[in-house]
Amino acid sequence: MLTGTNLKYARAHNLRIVLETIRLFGPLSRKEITERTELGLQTVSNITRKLLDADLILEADRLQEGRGAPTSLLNLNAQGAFSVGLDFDREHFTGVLVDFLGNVCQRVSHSVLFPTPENAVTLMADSVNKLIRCQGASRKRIWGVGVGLPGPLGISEGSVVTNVVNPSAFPGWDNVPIRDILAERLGLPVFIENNASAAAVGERWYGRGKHISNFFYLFFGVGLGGGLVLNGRPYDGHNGNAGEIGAIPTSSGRHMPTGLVNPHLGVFFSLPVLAKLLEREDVNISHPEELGDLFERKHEVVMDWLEEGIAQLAPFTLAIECLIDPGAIFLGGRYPEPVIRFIKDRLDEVLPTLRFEEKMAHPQLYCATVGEDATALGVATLPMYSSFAPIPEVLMKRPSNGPNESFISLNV
Amino acid sequence: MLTGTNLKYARAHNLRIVLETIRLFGPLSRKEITERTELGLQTVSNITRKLLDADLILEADRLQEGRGAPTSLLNLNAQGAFSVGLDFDREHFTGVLVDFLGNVCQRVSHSVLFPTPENAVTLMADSVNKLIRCQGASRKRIWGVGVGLPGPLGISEGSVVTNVVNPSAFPGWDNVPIRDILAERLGLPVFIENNASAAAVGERWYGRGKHISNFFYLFFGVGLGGGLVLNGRPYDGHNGNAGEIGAIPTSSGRHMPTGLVNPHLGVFFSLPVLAKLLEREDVNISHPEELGDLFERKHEVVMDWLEEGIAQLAPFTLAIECLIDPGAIFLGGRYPEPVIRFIKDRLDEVLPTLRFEEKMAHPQLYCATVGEDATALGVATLPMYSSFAPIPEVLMKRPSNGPNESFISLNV
DNA sequence: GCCCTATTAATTCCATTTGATGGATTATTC
DNA sequence: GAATAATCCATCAAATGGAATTAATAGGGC
Repeated sequence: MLTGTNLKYARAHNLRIVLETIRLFGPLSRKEITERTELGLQTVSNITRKLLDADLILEADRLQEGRGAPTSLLNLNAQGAFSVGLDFDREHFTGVLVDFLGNVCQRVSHSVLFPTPENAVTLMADSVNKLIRCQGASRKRIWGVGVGLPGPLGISEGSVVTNVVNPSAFPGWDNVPIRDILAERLGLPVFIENNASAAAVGERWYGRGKHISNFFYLFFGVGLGGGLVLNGRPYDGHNGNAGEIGAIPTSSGRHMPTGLVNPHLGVFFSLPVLAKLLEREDVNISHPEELGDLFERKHEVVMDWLEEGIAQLAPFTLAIECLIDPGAIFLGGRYPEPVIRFIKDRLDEVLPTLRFEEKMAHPQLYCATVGEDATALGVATLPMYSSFAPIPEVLMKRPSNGPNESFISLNV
Repeated sequence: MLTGTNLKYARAHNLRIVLETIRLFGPLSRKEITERTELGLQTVSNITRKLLDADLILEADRLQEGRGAPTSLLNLNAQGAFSVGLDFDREHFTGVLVDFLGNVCQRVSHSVLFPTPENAVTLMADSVNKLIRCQGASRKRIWGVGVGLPGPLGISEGSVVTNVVNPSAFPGWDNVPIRDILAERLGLPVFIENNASAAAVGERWYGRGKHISNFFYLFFGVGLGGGLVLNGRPYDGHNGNAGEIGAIPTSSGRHMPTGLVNPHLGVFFSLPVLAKLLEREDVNISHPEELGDLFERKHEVVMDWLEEGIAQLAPFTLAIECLIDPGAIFLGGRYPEPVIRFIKDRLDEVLPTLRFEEKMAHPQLYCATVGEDATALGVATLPMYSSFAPIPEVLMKRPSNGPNESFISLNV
């Protein structure tokens, strides 16, 4: 965006830098913050005072060690900021209220099938209000609402992301500007993201990704998705579709829907396809949880299906290694934890046999936080990220999203 | 790096922003710069005065149109900054002196075989001095020297990139800190990069990539390499190996060296492998140029070799599309231009048949600048980039590379 | 063992500096 | 005289250097 900067923006950036330093490495004394940020002692003192006044950080008990005045340690105030995450998928809906440290404070969950956009908005708005009420915290402490939707999203004019969910699966949802509708209804900033990217952001903000600045997130949901964090921040790509590993074309395989012309990787991790396979054996699954039961019993169809998926996935995992050279690859999503772990362990066995140079440095595979709440927690981080992450955009004039302004103009 | 900023750094950033705005969209009036950068008119006036004093920009004749005072347009001064690029490959050596606009002003070229590090340093230092002398421009206007080396590079302590060229092809070159040696010898900042990444930077700075902020660069050299530009700047990956598309494992093919265990994409674009194939037909090639002659004559072995390479490459080009979602894919390197064009055209035919969703947005393929000088020009941009690109690091304290300082502390 | 003082460390107060910015001014042409 | 481009001058915001303040302990004298 080639825009300049000035003192105001520099201040906003320094504020975020100090906050993030405390978040990642806290508790810290003002002195230690000085060393990490290269800011002057007075500057840190001024900034921390503002953060204390805003209740975003707390001064802990003083710590005496050796001579000199005792250090007073600063740490994040868990109650200083809250965010709401709504995970809205094909057959279920989960909402969570998370605090500044990423703890889930409140939670709602429903099974829903194909609601109309109007019903969905009502459901979301009601859930948000309920979650906020439970907390009892003032609405001022809620920094926004994140919404996770399956599949790719579209960008309409004004660079506002609106919802363009996969039309075949969600009739009536074509081109609904759900972000704006919900934002107006709630009077809060709303962020929309596909759930793979959101999970990656969540891992970056709260998880092991805190200290890894380049990673790929393999998301196992109803289909196969992916999210990227590069240079410490989410990377969306030119059309907002970066990480869409499921769309990569593959050789055809045994477990494919009949009549499919161009096989692609996503097919081998599609739960609907698995459901079709299981129907032949008179087994019904309609929810990712049920996959766990079958896996525990080592159901033949499921194990065979998994093995083929892993065989198809492995070469493209190596493509990720070579092309993106990430510091880690996370595996997560809505599959039950043991299934994710199985896929990871198998990949750990298979990949070394395929690598061209054994000795070459390669990324570690990790199981990410999984389960129903993982996605909701992921999207809940979007408002936090927008308000508090020390991204370069903060330093440039006219920051991309309006919501950023909130923290820039924090006059406390 | 989580470091803060202050007025000095903000100034350095604004200086670069103004310069880059002129470079990309010039000639511009101060007023127009104001609008693009969101800086105040006085600020722009001050900054442009500094740039004029430093001879980095020029004030063109005034332009009168309609009422009001006539606009005086500002543009880059081609003679304001020079940079040297040295492309140092297995069988040849090219050196160029480029001006601020990317024009090649001087050029030297040698055929050399396996020089020792000492001889190489002497050759490079002599060439640099010769190139500079030819120009007659003062040494002060030379902002640095870029060196391109084949294959992956290593990072030693102190985060200084030192040379660790593929040891089998370059005996005696293991762990030579060539950057430091050359920098001391010349008294100029030296930048080392593998030639695929350098070509990508060159395309970003001078080429069509000027206005594309995410792209992949497919580099056809002695082997197959790649470079990435993401969010407007080079992306190196966690181990500095991002873009190494040649290392991706593939199915085995017809044209492979005997006894190879793990086939990988690079094998199908290896000129030594092609040379072996041609030996059977009593044809010798030792230089990429000669590939062009055979291609012109549609030599059967070459065409067959190319077709297999393209078939192997195509699925991974789609992997790039899906995983990275770039705005463009450039094809370039040391292959003769008609060969590159042929590969591009064939890919343009093949890719649509493989894509899972036809309608989905996909990146355009482009032929990049090619030929011997392309790489040299690519590495020559590294000093320019380091000194003038408005990268976020400029705003953070303690910028990663020392050389950046030069422009930050420009007291003009 | 107790008290007083020197020492060390953490933080804050005050004056200075730097660079962006708003308003008035100058210059140039229609 | 009106309109536009660019500059001069005064102001302002935020980082910063140096002195001052506060708080604790170590150590020596008694």
